[in-house]
Amino acid sequence: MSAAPQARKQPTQRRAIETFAAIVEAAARILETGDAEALNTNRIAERAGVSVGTLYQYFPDKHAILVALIRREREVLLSELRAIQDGGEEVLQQMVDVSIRHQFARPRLAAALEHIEASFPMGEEADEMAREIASISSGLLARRFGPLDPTDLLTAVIIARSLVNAAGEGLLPEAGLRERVVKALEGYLRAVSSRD
Amino acid sequence: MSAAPQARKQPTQRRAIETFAAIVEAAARILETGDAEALNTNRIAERAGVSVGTLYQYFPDKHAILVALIRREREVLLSELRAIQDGGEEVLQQMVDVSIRHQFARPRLAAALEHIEASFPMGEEADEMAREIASISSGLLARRFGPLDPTDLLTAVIIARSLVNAAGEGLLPEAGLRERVVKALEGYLRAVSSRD
DNA sequence: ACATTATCCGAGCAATGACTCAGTTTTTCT
DNA sequence: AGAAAAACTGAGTCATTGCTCGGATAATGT
Repeated sequence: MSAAPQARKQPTQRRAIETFAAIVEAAARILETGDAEALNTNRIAERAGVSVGTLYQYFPDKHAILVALIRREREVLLSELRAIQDGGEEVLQQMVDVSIRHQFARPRLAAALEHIEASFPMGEEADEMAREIASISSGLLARRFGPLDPTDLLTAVIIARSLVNAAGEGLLPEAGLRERVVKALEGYLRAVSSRD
Repeated sequence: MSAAPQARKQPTQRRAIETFAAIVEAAARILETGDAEALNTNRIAERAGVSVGTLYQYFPDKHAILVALIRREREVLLSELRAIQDGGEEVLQQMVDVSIRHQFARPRLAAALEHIEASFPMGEEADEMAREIASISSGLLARRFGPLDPTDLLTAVIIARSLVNAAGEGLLPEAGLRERVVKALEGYLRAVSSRD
């Protein structure tokens, strides 16, 4: 029955808001190093240009910093996905484009967060965002391929993610990635859907 | 120019060989716990029923234990894949079956190693095994779908792995997994290959 | 100007964990 | 049996790291 780690102070003055953001960004920068071992609170504070004490004024523990970072990233992705929700024809390609752009904006960071997300519980709010991302993605796919079994939808999302991630980590070439993802999705979903 | 961590003593007596194996298996058991933080050398030694000193007689450092564990797992997968290389008709299904069986033999362990592999360099020998696994898989796919672009082959392998892993982590139901993977691979590879 | 609140500092504590070493026990060899 | 080699022990060392706390500095309100 350990209590969920309480948020600390929320920053009100401009200076404090910048400090908060600097800490989160410092964590991101360290993760981009690739050396996950180097992610400790002392180093985060140093890279953020603040002291450890300050850090702990806004984050109850180390974990909370990661949660904030993941929230920050998911918010970007979510708003981009929402934007194409009421888009026009080629929803599938647009959706793939958004994922690719998101992944390649900061590929090393995206890859690092991928692993972190898998190994920690991220808290109710972040989970809710993940659910919404999955739900929007599924909705877009359904619009293109008609009503589908939820498991098939999920399968498609997993395929898309794995390919984009692999490319982000350098395993697959970025060139032609979009076409490849679209082909894979169409191949699977056509085999599974009734219409078209 | 840090030297690669040297292997220490290789066990020659029966007792020592069992000790070595017990240490590797202890690491595996701890990883299956899901609590990656709990993987420390003191705990590994304790679970293996030996002292820390003994542990360090066979492994130069903690990292080496994980390398040994990953080698152990890859060896199993490799020999199973090699076995079907000269198999009969349904090579694709056989290959998918092997992957699925491997993943579901110890799903939590497989998932944990997945993340570890991604975040550490695993050394020349283990890398070689990974390359061979990929190469055999590609060969099997090529036999079924004809000569293909290497990137397309790799794409197919990634798709298969991601689906099997997702199921291993409980995201996707195990029921019907094989059919799903086969469908995804066929969908993509048919779209990409010329024949059939 | 003065008080009050917000923000920040950073030495240092307590816990943890990777790894060593001096000595003991077990096995092997002759 | 006796000696040498191999295997094992576990308390202890040293470095790292998450986090606290007492006090300093800056912003805000009157």
